[in-house]
Amino acid sequence: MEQIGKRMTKQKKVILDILRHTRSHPTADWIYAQARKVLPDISLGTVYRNLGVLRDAGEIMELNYGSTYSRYDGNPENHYHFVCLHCGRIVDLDMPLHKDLEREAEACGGGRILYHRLEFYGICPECNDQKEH
Amino acid sequence: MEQIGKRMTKQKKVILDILRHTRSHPTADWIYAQARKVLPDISLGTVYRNLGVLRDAGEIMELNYGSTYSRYDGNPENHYHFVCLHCGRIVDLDMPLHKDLEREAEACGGGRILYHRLEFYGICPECNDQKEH
DNA sequence: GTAGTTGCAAACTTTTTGCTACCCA
DNA sequence: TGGGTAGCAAAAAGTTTGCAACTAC
Repeated sequence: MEQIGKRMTKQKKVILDILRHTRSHPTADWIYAQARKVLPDISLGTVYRNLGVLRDAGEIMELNYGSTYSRYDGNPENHYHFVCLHCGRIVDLDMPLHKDLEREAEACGGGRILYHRLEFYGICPECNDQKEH
Repeated sequence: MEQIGKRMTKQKKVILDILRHTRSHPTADWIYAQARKVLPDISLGTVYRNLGVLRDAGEIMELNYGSTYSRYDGNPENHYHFVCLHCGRIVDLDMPLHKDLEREAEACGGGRILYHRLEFYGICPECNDQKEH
């Protein structure tokens, strides 16, 4: 069995499973609600603790895009996001990484760069359509 | 006098002045501490309210880079940042904007893109030196 | 068996808000 | 003068933590 952290508990397994099977970028609260459908007694504290463990293990990513709360991404590979300013939706972009930006930034006063994050903000097609009707 | 929001109060003026005269990217609490040196009776709620007004007016930027709290940037022009993973410092990069990334992202599934944000994470020169000694 | 993890609830941190008094235009 | 804003303090919102009980290995 896949080993993440010191013990693979059913709680940790369920949380990871939820994150790996959604394309949305859910909040801790949403993950908690989903997890309770499988484990009705799971607590929000456990969800937060396991999200921290999974993040530290590099299995998931924590995103803070201008909100007071975090969102989590089950895809730990670096990739870019589109954030809709109208509905708040976060969408993965199928766009190649630009590692060359890191070399450029190092030359422009950054230190030793390990990774970068890139997000695009705008209006998603769905919200754009709504406005027109 | 410069008009931002409906009324230019001395509190708003002091907060904007603090942000325009620092190269750091301070937290609301730090701004509050600085403002109290000029206006001892200013309250933290007023600091937050004015930061919101200034942000909505496009005079400053609010940054949430992986922390539980926001930082504020007195430069409202889009620019890129370097975040030190060791000391938490945020540094402005003197690096040209890549507007072409927005066109690329629109072609890769983003909606109508209005702006983008790019941050680089790594170890700043100061922290790198410390580790070597 | 035992150290790591859970559930629970209380605590904590950051930000927001309701209200009355105040003050800028 | 009148409505936007301030100060104050309480509340909200999201996250973390202490502890006894439980459980994965």
